[in-house]
Amino acid sequence: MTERISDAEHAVMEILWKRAPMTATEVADQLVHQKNWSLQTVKTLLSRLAAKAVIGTERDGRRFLYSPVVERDAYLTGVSRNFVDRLFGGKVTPLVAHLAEADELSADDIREIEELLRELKK
Amino acid sequence: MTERISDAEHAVMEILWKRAPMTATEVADQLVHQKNWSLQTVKTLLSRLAAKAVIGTERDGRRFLYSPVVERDAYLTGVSRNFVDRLFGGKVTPLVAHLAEADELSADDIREIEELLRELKK
DNA sequence: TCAGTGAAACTACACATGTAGTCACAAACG
DNA sequence: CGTTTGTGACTACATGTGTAGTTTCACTGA
Repeated sequence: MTERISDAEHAVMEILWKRAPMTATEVADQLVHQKNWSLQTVKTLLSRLAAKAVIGTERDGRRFLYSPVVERDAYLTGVSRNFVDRLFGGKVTPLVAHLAEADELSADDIREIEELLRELKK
Repeated sequence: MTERISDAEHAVMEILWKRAPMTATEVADQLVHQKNWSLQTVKTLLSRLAAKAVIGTERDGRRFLYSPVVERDAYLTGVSRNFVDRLFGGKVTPLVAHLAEADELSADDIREIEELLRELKK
């Protein structure tokens, strides 16, 4: 079971998943704008993620370089599974059915998914 | 934006979505077994849900009857949308693709979803 | 060498959440 | 009528989370 990642922490992860390793300041630069957070906030989040061993640190002189330990794909899988389990009894079909009923699926989406499924069967 | 419902609160909602209205004791009866919670815990959760106006209360003598105000479908839609937005850029296809790659989709699932999509296009 | 500066570490604090215990009060029962 | 009992209301408390401020310390440039 992957460690729980909170919403704010997730935003930090997304930055690191795009490019790593990065220094705290580099990560913060992006979030200060996107989220209007202070540098300190970002540093706290980085510390918490490091404490959870979701990201790793590597000393670079007097600074740290941070990189994800958990890969985005693995994380997505865990979270998705959890989501589908909790809300749709572990079955993906009801999820898709629900999204469709709620008009969250456009005709294009449907075509795309059909195409994808066709590929999968090969 | 629907009020945020926590994990424990969600368990209570599932009970009420199955049958409503119910008294606190009735709801608790189920959760005491399923989750090993105490009666008080369930009552606290009911209060918090009522405070958030996610469930409604109706006086019945000296007790309350609780019923969902937010319907399960609406809730699922909100949560799903949020989920897909945050993790898959708002597109369902990548979600399905991801589940497929992570081997979370069986051949049966794929057939079911294809069937569903065929229906949708009518 | 000494002051400034930038980085991490430590501290803070309110609100959410999981998980209850205790209190007060009205109804029911003897 | 007085006592038990079931209920909601209020209180509690540790941990997580969002959002920082403060301290300390090592390097760097004058």
